[in-house]
Amino acid sequence: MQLFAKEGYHATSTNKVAKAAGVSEGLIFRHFGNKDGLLKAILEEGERRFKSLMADIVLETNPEEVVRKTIQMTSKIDYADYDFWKLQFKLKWELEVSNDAKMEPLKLALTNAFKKLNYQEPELEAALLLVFIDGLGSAVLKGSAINHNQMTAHLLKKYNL
Amino acid sequence: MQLFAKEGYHATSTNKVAKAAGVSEGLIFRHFGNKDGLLKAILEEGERRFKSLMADIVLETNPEEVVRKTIQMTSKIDYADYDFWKLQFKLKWELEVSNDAKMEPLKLALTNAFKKLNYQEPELEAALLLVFIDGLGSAVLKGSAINHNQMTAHLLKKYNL
DNA sequence: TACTTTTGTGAGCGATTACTTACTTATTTT
DNA sequence: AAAATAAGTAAGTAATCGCTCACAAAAGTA
Repeated sequence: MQLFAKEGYHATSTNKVAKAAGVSEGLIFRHFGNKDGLLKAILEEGERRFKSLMADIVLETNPEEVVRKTIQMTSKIDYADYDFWKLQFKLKWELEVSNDAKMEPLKLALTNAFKKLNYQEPELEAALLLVFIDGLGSAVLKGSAINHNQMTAHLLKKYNL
Repeated sequence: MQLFAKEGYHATSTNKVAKAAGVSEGLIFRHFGNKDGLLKAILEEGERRFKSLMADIVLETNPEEVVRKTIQMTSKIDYADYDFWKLQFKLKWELEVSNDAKMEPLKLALTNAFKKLNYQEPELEAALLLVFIDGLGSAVLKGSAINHNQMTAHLLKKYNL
């Protein structure tokens, strides 16, 4: 995972992976079938973690909390897990994996929340916020020189939270 | 460029590039030195195009126009050029090329514009908008199912434009 | 025309790629 | 304890990788 996140999928050879893991190269293929199987196993782990991040928001009934938790979503991710999330973003570009389907529950929860808060265009508002959160996550993981906390605080103010 | 954009840098062999271009593989190395040189040539073209996109905004004196043009930046890009911009985004992840320096002039122009418009935290406001624009560009190029025009219109309203 | 420089080619280089195979070593199961 | 299954390895495989080089064609210059 670290290697895929750092170098990218195609630039990381199974040889490197085996050496880093301290096992023989053959074992990778016994366990995962092929290189793609190894990748899929990692991506599935990502999907699980992302779902668990979403669950906390989707299960929330207070609309203001839904928006607040969404905005603070990127703050929740542990610095130790940066490699992991970086990989997810990176691979979304490298392998053209669509994101929309995975985001759907969150988008629905947000749309509903904005509806309850009497926004004129709740669905559009939800989509807009999600685009921003994606950009924010991207910036943070790429090591951009933005002030993360300051920015989420500022965004919360914009939504009167 | 099309191959790099579609498959990624490492997944695209010089052999494929040569065949697609209808020349011998050796010619690539005569022209560009090595595979990296070919990539750099493409990236420089990207920088030139990006600068020309930015120039139109930075030279603007009316602060409202600066914000408006920034928001409409992604609408300006031609569908025929999608592969090109996709490559720029993709490579930013694959090769960990920082973005901050290139965005600096735009960030300064935006900060100044928000200052003139009496925003309390103009620099933060500028950074926030840029993060959003990055997310929007990313969504559009990845083929996300968002309504681009609707979203920029909605954002313009948020900034009273 | 004769010479020089640029542009282009194709065969082939060693290194690396994902992956396989024949085999050994642990761990369970009976 | 014996048999069966799982976990792990070293040494390969053919194919492909980025890249070089000797050479030919084309274009420019005198």
